[in-house]
Amino acid sequence: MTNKPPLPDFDLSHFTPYRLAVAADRTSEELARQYRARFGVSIPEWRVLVHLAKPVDGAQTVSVRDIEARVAMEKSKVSRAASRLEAAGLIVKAQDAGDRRLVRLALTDKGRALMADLLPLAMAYQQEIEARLADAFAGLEDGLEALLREVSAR
Amino acid sequence: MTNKPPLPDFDLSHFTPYRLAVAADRTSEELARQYRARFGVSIPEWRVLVHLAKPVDGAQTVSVRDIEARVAMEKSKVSRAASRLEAAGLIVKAQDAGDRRLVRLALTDKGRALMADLLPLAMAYQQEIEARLADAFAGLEDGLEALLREVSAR
DNA sequence: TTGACTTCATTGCATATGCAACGAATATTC
DNA sequence: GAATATTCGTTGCATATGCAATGAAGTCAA
Repeated sequence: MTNKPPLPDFDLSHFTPYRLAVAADRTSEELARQYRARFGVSIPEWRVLVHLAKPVDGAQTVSVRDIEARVAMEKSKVSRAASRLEAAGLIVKAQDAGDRRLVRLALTDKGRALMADLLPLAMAYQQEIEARLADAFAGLEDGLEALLREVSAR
Repeated sequence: MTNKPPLPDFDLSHFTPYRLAVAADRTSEELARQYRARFGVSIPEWRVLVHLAKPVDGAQTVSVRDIEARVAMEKSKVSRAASRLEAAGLIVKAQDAGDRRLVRLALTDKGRALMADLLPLAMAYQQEIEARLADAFAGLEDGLEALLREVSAR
């Protein structure tokens, strides 16, 4: 048996991008389990809804472009999520009066009602994470803060 | 204009599952840019390769099942990644002699050569992250450690 | 104003994905 | 040891995704 030259000793389980991916998957999944069955909302849809529930400044509505930028999703993903949400009667799309290229998205009453149920659920999950991590949470926050600042810079 | 009851004030940008997802996306992407074009390897394929490059214990080969468990990917994803890698001549699949349901995966010489290039690249990226985060890195590690322990428990 | 660029959102297309179903092999139970 | 249940890996299928191309609208410069 030929003895191959050894490969560098690399430990995937301590590789930061990998750990982040697993942590993200597991937490998103843990939360999604709570609302998917009950409300029939996917993760991309949830992100759009959350963004609409919290208009920045005084803005009543938001464009696809805004969401793409702030929510870290491709615009086609946003567009499709928005279409599904519209079909479900949770949001409405309207042409912006000033710039007719823009599509302004806004929650319907039904959408608002849904979010009134959904948001507390998410907030409770956040509390749960903080409680479960205890002291380690602050460090995680700082680390994520620094990392996000770094990788979004370019 | 009717004044709707206000929704809870929820800040997506400080929601841990969301931050983790963004951080994971960005870092994976930043790294993938370095090897995808050069080596034609996707992220699922890369994960399988890494796992094969580091046999646990003395094991020379690994089954799809092993990878599914340790690498946090669906078995169909692993299976398909493995098929592509086999087609590319980077790994070989063989029936396990003892339990003929198992498929043992192993790097070919070509696969080993690829990993000899790829692993240093990943290790350098890890160094880079640690350097860029400086003091915040330790906290991130502790936080991820605690979080992964928590969410994989059940 | 006209014509060249840019921006916005959607869509076509090829590929990737998750899930359930399947066939083959093994384990378990009686 | 026969029947049943479970495990392993692959695949069919419906859906989701990324990317490029498109069309519509707006901007800019001369």
